[in-house]
Amino acid sequence: MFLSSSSSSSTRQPPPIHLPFMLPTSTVTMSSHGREFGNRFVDETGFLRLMPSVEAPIWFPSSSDETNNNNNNHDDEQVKISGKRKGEDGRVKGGDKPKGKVRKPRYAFQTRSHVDILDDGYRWRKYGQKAVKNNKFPRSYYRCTSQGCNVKKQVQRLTRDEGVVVTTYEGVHSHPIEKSNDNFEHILSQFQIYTSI
DNA sequence: CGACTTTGACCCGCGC
DNA sequence: GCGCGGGTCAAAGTCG
Repeated sequence: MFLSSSSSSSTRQPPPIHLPFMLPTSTVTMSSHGREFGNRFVDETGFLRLMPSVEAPIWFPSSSDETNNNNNNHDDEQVKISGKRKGEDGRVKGGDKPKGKVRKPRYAFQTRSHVDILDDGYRWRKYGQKAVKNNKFPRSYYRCTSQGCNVKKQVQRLTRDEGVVVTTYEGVHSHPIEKSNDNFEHILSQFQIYTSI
């Protein structure tokens, strides 16, 4: 395994990047829904920008998905349970593609960094890692450890540019940030203004 | 001992 | 219908 793969923001392994401090020296790009947001780019000076598309294969809800979402609450617990298969002992396992196509929007951050994990102030637990086609680096899957919070994120390094890490967030935290690092939350909250959820 | 990571198995959706 | 790729589960292992 090439990546001594990543970590949650809490323990072990190489120290995570504290995003606000990383920004000045790193190029961070954000995207959502593949839309443009006017001149909301804060780029050339090296900080943050929203971008109309992403380099990594990232899923965003289609317009039809969004339509479907209108009649559903976004508590996907129920969605996950239904349509779930069970193993021999009755345990639920594997996969998480609800039949109703109810999915949360994702927000992708592209970061130039040697470290995979951006410390956004929340605590994450890794629940999976997969090899990705056409990418020599695996993709890691994380879930927010806060009770009742279903936010997930994926972290993947690009093959084409090993210095670039793509972090994809799915969902919105239902709790306050857990570390004294509110810059990133501020960024996110601003970001939501420009995206439909 | 609790929190977390690793990893193979499993399932689903989709394209062919 | 089949195979592939993506996403998740959970047992086992690791660490502080």
